[in-house]
Amino acid sequence: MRIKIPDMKKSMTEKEPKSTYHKVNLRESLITEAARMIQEEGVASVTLRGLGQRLDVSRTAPYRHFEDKTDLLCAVSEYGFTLFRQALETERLSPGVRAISRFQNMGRAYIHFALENTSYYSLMFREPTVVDHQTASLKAAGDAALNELKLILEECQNEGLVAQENLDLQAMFVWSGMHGYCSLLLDKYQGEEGELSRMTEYMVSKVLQGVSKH
Amino acid sequence: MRIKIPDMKKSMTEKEPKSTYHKVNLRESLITEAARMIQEEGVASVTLRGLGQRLDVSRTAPYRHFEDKTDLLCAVSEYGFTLFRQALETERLSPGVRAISRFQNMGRAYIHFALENTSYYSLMFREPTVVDHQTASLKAAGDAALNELKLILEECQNEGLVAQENLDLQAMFVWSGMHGYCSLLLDKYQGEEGELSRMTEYMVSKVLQGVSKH
DNA sequence: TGATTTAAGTTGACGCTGTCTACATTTAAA
DNA sequence: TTTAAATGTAGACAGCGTCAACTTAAATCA
Repeated sequence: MRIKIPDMKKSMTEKEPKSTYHKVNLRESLITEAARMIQEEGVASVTLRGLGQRLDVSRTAPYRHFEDKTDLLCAVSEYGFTLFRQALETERLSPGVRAISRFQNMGRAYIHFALENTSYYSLMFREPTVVDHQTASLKAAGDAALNELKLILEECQNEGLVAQENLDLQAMFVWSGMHGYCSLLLDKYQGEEGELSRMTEYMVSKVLQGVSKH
Repeated sequence: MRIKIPDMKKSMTEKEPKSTYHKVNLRESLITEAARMIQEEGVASVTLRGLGQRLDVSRTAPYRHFEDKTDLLCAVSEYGFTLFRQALETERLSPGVRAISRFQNMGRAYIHFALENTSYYSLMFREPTVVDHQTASLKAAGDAALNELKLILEECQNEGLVAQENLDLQAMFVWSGMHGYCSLLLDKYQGEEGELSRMTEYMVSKVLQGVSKH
């Protein structure tokens, strides 16, 4: 019988805690792993049991970090909103471009994000439990994203190409158009690449026409 | 002990079948009762067990009329779409009104329907299982509603107030704006009546501006 | 009509789910 | 070093959708 030297190889190669009972930063791992599951198989595929298995943790472990499953999904949604906001901000801050063009690029970025992160987007804007549970910090993350739109609209107003009216109303109109379009795409659309970009350009131009001076 | 005359009173007052084993038109009852539950407590509150109880029927009875729960919910959604289409059609056919005004009234009717039938609307446009299962007849009901919009847009084009362009693209833009706005309202809005109608009028006018000749 | 097939409703069971409670282990504080 | 707090685990429970097997009523056909 071979002599068993306990855990030697492991403890040599990886530096690891003496015990694996307490995971490091499980809260963060839960969020990112849940996000991964959502991207892979949709939000309905996320179960606490499955999530626990993937992280080598029991099914009730999440309850030490989140009130319940909805609370966890809200955290994932919140993370999605920060990614979303960053994508919009990148366009808003792109140097050497006139505000009106950056505005249009932001519209394209909005649509691009929705199509490239369909499961995130659905979770953020359409998952009933998440949408109407709404943590305070989740609300804040959503507002921060919306604020990117208001900032660029303000710049456009100052450049004189967009009507000088109530920013909130204007932002609501633009946001509605973008969100409605993405929702329709996610639900129904099954077409070719070329038609998609034609539709997208049409949407961007018409939304712009809606807020333009006339 | 009183002599029990079985079911006499009942069978005198109501004309009823000899047995209640087979319900009359259970399929229809399932749809309308499920719709009622959705309006009362939201789609998540609909369970086959609860539905069965309310109709004095076992929990598996629906399986004789629908493939599964999703299939039942699709039928409810389909019914919602026919109500929705009717509401739009009413505006489109209202006599003695110019096309452009009927178009705007249709926009208002769209929003009104969404706000007065929040649970229906969510089921029709936002419930993941329903939206991406999509029976053939459900698709047809949805297309019929969308077609109302195309018909009025065509009239508006002929009246010369709306740009003569691809009807499908134009309808998509209008639909997107309306749907996005309603989604945002259902998710977030908690305001007073006056502000709501101001927002709604703004939306309707801006969407119109988007499709107008310029 | 009577016999038989088909449609419609029922009960029992199964596996899966989220979550509560009580317990175990590790880390931090006193 | 003792104690308290944080974190992870296992068992149990009720509710869910759904499958299979059975029962009853209605429809069809001889």
